[in-house]
Amino acid sequence: MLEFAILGLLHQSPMHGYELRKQLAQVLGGLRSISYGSLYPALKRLYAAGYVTTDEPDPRAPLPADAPPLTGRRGKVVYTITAEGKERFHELVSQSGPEAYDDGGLFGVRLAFFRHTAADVRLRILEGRRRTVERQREGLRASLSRTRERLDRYTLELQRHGLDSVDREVRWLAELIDRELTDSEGRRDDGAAQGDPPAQAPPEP
Amino acid sequence: MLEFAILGLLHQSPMHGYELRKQLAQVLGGLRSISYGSLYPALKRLYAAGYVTTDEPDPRAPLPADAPPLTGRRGKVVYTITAEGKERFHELVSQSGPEAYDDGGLFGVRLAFFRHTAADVRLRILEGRRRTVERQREGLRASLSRTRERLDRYTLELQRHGLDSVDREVRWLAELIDRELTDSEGRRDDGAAQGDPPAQAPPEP
DNA sequence: GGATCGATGTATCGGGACGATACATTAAGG
DNA sequence: CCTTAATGTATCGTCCCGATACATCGATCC
Repeated sequence: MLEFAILGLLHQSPMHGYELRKQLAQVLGGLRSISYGSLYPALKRLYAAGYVTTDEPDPRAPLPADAPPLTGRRGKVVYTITAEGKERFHELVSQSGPEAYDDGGLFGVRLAFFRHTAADVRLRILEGRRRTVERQREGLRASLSRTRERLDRYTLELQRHGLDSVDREVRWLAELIDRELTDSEGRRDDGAAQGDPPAQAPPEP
Repeated sequence: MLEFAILGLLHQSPMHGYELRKQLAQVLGGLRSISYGSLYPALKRLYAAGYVTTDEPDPRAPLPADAPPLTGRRGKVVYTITAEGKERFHELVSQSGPEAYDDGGLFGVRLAFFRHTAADVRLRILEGRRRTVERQREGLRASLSRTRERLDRYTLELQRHGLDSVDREVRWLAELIDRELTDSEGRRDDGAAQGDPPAQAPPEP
């Protein structure tokens, strides 16, 4: 999940880890931030996979005998996406299966990078997410009406608020889907509609 | 976090792991369930800490030489809370600091066990949670008005939905707090109000 | 009668994410 | 000048999750 987000950001411009974290927090919706304990290992994985490169020669060499607790000078490291990384990102961005929307966190990241996503993929993801959340809602409704009597008021309140949230998400998704459909109709009728720059990522050769 | 929830459930009656998981899913609000990969290690930790006991003599013995992949017959294991476990639960249930409300997940669990929580602790937790979420809301509002122009519509939509959710949570919490205050007034006016069984856990000796 | 399917039930493994922590450099401001 | 805040890199232990394996039991189907 981080993999996708990092590649997406580096796709726009090279960055430090620190800057990456800030952008990430913004793009993820402002509330949920990412910790360094996730970020740096993720970058290491991406480096190992060949998807990103660094300025610094290579921090592989583990400095053999350095008894004092590793007080080696730490320079800034700029991460840059490689050609393989871009390829990987386009591969990920074109996926529209359940893995794209079953997990809410990943769905959020996908949404944040929708401007790099083809229109048909966007629609499939939004509709998949809606189905998923609708199923959750039905399950919740059933459970609530089944156990309404036996729960104390706090648990009940928790369930009601949860159901309300899920319900709101469904409506929100329906709105987004509507807008997608309206836009694509407009584009079909009009040749090129206003205010919607076409997506990158052509339909995969 | 699981520690609290498990102790809370076992406080009511002994249970199998399987049953525990089902009850947990119900109590946690219906959406978020707990996986066995969390549950059994958690039970193991609680066992090691002396907070729960099992029927089965002791699954410690690691069966020395048994080349076939561990096909030992697996019996049901009933977990029972110990005296130390009950003590630990009451200790946890009386905490009202930031750790009780800063994390939404833990707050949910705390709320689910509010019927075991003293009235003053309930109020402190609810108000703490409200402050936390209000701060989140303000941060989100600021970030949104700061970056409104530069964000694409999808990221914008994500932020708006997030802000809306947070806003709803604040209102929900305000309602819960109101109800707490009303009830305690009623109880003060009336001696013993209806429909609100008094909390266990006296104010910590 | 037997096959099979879904619920019940226990348990591990690898990996991902987090919070806490340590350490270093530069900017700002009192 | 000194101290605070922001910038910046990185690891550690811990928790939790999804996937997976194994096992038993009742019901339903053919």
